[in-house]
Amino acid sequence: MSEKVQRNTRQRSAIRRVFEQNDRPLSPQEILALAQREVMGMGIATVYRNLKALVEEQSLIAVQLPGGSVLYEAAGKAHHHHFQCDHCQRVFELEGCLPDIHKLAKPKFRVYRHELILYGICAECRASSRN
Amino acid sequence: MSEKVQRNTRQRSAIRRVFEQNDRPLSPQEILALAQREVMGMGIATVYRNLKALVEEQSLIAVQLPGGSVLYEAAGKAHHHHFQCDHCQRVFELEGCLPDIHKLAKPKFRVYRHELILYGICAECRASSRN
DNA sequence: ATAGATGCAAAGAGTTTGCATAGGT
DNA sequence: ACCTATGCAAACTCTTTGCATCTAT
Repeated sequence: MSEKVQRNTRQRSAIRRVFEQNDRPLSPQEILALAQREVMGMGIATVYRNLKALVEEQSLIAVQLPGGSVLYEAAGKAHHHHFQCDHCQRVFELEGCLPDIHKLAKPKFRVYRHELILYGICAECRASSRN
Repeated sequence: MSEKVQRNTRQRSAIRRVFEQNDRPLSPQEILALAQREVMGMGIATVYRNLKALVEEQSLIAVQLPGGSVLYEAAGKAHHHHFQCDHCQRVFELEGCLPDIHKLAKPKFRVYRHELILYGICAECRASSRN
């Protein structure tokens, strides 16, 4: 029942800083690459272990995307959804939601939450490649 | 450019029949288990190879769910979304959609498609376990 | 008879875990 | 000094691929 005391290692701090400096959902690989700028030699296992710990302490949220990838983003944001760019693959946050979204299910089904993901081309990719 | 002639093997027929008899998205493992009732000894590699072929010939659609699993369902259905039961993990189809769903993205983003997944407890699980 | 399809096992890709050691406190 | 966190490598899970054999045509 008692929680272990967590230590502030260079690795964990670097990972935290990555999220402060990048306000969009990130993949474990991206996180590793960004954190390695500060702590070279950091291993991928350390990233996974810290992500797990940070999710448990509710500092991060795991964003499960269709297709298998799990991304992580800072916790505590208002309810929102995501947009993934078909061109650069990056994921952006979308503000807001839609009313009645839970009414799509039949009455006998109890709906507790939902995920909505839009796909297309982000502003940056549209500007740079005339898609 | 020319396509290979496809053979009607017992295995492929069994897989097709599984989809005729189960009108919801199925995982490769479920498909294997169901198809093995007809063709015992069928291997998982055969399932994957046939799913790939059936998607290419547009008989099936791959349904990418958050969390990694890829399910397959019969192609040709009207636009729809999915519900996954937190209890039995099964996925059901939801009819209909919502207007304005693409307007959640900023104007500079071009949206081409979207996925919506509701989560909760299905009618059957509610009835059987008082959740 | 021919060439696509199958089953098995090995190979990949992504994630998790065991273990000896480094390093916060 | 203690005990958590790290890095490495092995283990796992899911999917794909190579290959010898089978089988639909």
